[in-house]
Amino acid sequence: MSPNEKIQPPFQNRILAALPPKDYARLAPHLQAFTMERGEVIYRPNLPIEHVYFPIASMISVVAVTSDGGSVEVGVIGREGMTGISAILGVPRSTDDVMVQLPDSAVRLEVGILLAEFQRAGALQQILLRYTHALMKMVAQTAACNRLHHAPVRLARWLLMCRDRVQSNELPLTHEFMAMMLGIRRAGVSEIALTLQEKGFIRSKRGLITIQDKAGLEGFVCECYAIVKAEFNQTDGRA
Amino acid sequence: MSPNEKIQPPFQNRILAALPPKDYARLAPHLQAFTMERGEVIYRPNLPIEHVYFPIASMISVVAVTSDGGSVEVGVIGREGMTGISAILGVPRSTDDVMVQLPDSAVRLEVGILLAEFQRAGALQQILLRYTHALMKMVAQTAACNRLHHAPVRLARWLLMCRDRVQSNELPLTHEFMAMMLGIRRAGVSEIALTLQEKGFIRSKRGLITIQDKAGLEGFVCECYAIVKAEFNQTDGRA
DNA sequence: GCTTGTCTGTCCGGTTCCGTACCGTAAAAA
DNA sequence: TTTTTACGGTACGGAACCGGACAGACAAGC
Repeated sequence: MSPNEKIQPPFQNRILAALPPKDYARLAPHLQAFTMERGEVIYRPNLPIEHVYFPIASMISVVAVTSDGGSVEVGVIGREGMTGISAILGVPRSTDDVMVQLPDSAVRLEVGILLAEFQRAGALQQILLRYTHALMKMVAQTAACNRLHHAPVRLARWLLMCRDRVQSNELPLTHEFMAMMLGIRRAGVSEIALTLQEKGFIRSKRGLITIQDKAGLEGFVCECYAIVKAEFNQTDGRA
Repeated sequence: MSPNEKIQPPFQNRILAALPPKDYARLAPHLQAFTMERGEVIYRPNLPIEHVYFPIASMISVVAVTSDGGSVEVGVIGREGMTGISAILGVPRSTDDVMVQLPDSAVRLEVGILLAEFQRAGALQQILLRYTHALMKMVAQTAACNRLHHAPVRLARWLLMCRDRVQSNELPLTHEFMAMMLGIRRAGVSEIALTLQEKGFIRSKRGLITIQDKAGLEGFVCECYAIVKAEFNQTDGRA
């Protein structure tokens, strides 16, 4: 990860884009553009959060890891959100592993600056609290989906969520990585990917999933996809 | 549900108990004691939240229901917390079903009063934001647990969480209800309950689970139990 | 008492998914 | 180029859990 030059608005990150000009102006001098690398670890459990990240065309995963080696993704952060939300909740440390899933650009900000602006009780506070609500709903829906819905449907949903965040049909992902996110076997992902390919929804190459029929996938996934998406759109003021 | 006389501090609800006297004094005139009934519905999805509830010795479940009839609990609220947290996040409507699981006393408060106090940016704000963080961690851990851990362990964890909240070893619960919370079959709960009984951890009567060996259960459950409990204790300032 | 409804124990075939392993191939490194 | 590594397809026995059903046991109401 390396800092680049300053980035200019309009940001493609929705939280930053939703800020009124004056509020944005206070943050602007402190925003740093970053290019993230695939698999890069943003936070680790119990370690302090020093910066928050506003993804632009990247996707970041919050992953729960168990002591026996299991892992599942419990939340996703893309251009609609911000990492490290617990900082504004008064807990400047991460509770989970947070890592870059699909690399691309992001903007980062020191926690102290964020908190100062948050405590002005202005637009940023309102936006971040609403975002917290949507994130909570996403995690809750994931909890339900993990229990009630089968793996093929969950994989399809996950691919659509990736697509929404990086705004591309080309997703550089290995089966191994998807297996970790969904909490299933690598071999399971391979089998499911084939069936989705037979339906014409995706193409699966080595290290690259290409979405070929978004509408087909949308018809295949469970309700969880639309529920979470609607919640984020409302948070966004785009309901 | 029927309003009772006013309740006097010290409250056994930890959020109310943590308030400084002056902050509490502003809320006190508006607090109403309630006795809740088993199975009573507190909120429904998309309906406005008019009151928030501070359980005292009751336990309230946040339940996700799918269109095909499935259901799972995604969060639990007891004396450590408050229902309707989304109100302070700027969304005064529920996203899920919220219902009384183990009945007993609680205190309720109109949302408007809560919000006014929250926006003073004093102790209540800080306490509720930290509580939000712990709740988020609980939901996230549930998402992981639902995917990675087997039913017997999850049931054991759930019983311990009940115990912590109502502070009693006697839990008036039917297998049917537990099945809904865990997202498994009723028959599955019956089978698991028997094995836990054979181990001497619990006794299962008709509509009543009695915890007989708390330590045994604690040794049986997955790490998720301790992780979530630790997070709430820290929120509580009891770390 | 008897009846009725609720709750629990038990069973069975079937499905999903796991754990593990092996091999071929594509990509990267030497 | 050759070698090495990473990735993906495939297979197989087994475990966990489901859907559905049935009957016995208990509790409440008549």
